[in-house]
Amino acid sequence: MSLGVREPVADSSRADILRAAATCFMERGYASTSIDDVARSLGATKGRIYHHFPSKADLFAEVFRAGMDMNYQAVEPYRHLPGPALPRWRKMAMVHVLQMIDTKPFQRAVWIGVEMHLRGATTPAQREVFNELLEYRSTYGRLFRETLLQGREEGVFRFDDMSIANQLMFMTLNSPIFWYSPRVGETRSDIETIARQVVDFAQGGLRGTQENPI
Amino acid sequence: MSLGVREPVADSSRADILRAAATCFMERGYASTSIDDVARSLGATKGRIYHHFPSKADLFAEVFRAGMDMNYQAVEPYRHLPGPALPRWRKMAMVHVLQMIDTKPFQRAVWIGVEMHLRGATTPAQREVFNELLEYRSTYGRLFRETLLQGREEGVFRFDDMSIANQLMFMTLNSPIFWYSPRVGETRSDIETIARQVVDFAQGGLRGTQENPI
DNA sequence: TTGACAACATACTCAGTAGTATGTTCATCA
DNA sequence: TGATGAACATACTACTGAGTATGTTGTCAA
Repeated sequence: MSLGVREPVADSSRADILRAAATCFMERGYASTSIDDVARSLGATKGRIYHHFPSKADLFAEVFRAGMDMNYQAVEPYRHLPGPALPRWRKMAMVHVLQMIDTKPFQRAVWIGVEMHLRGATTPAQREVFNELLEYRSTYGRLFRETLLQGREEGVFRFDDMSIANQLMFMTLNSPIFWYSPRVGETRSDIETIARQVVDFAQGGLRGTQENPI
Repeated sequence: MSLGVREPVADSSRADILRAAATCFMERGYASTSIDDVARSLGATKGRIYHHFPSKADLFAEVFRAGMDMNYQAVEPYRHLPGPALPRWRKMAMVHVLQMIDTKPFQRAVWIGVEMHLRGATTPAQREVFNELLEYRSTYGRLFRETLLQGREEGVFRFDDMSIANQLMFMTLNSPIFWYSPRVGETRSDIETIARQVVDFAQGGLRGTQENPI
């Protein structure tokens, strides 16, 4: 068994399924997306999906995990930037927003997953997998939380309730997954302009001073 | 046929169904909510639902409409408040946020409906009903849009792209439908404190000056 | 060249669900 | 007082969709 040669092929097929599934989940939601839908969008049949994933719930969980991985890897390089909190927060927020735009289908799946978990959906068996993923998400949230706290101490952020401020901030930073859609002839610079407006809005909401923008 | 006597009873039953349906749609989403679920939550059966509503899609549309009606009626008294834009905007925003909290199940249904429409769900037949409801929603959005524009002219709001600012503002003001849940022993004053923080965040995001708060 | 297995496709089962057809009950009115 | 219809409940149909069981094909290792 020459794993070194064959696994990349399988992994590529798996990745294709994940992408297609993410798009389907984004377009129709979890419940309304059938395995046949995902397969059809790949020009394949159920067999291919169930060969790689044991169930619909597992497929969804993998999409969720992939989305979170992308976020974590994007923000990780900046979480320990030395110096004051504001420029670090801006950099992290900017990278986060760009991730929302660049990997929208996966991020919508993450959103759907969080909603489902809050509603108490999923079976007890899948619940365990979900709890791990939600823990993952909490860890990610903490990266921002720490910077928020430091920013408040430094006087660049002013807010009453940390929990509410955190909710509102993420709501703003995540929102492009709902309203962003690419325009024809759009450049990378255009996208960055959009992202900057989102970050500015969040900063203003947190009562961030306008000095020292990246 | 003595309509004057009997219709109130039917209307009350209808209203009960709408409330139950709104809660079910909030808890499980549209697709995962079965008519039997709604009936069971009322201690009734399908027959009762289908006696008052021709289909699941129509039931959902009525929940949507009820939610929008509540919003419109809550904001209507303040849309023509004379004077500068900022206090009017704050009042409208405050009332809107309180509506999100007070009628959360209906507002979640409105959200779900908008998402479904954007994804192009619903049959062509239901599409027409939905288009009317979405038009209703657009009209509601315009109430805020006008005040935003006036506020920008008066220099109390500063934002680049009107469309993006509007999206971010509504995202913030609507967000309690996702993260708010009542605490034990919570007073009306506590709720108003939460709502005020949401409005403050949105105002900050729009670069609203902090002077003249209500 | 031949087994063996990965990577699928095909053909089923079965549970859940929207919608319908048909009772049943009770208040009202002629 | 008997007929009528509103307001339901009950019993059914038809279909969709998750999951499974079983083919089929191409590739690699011995």
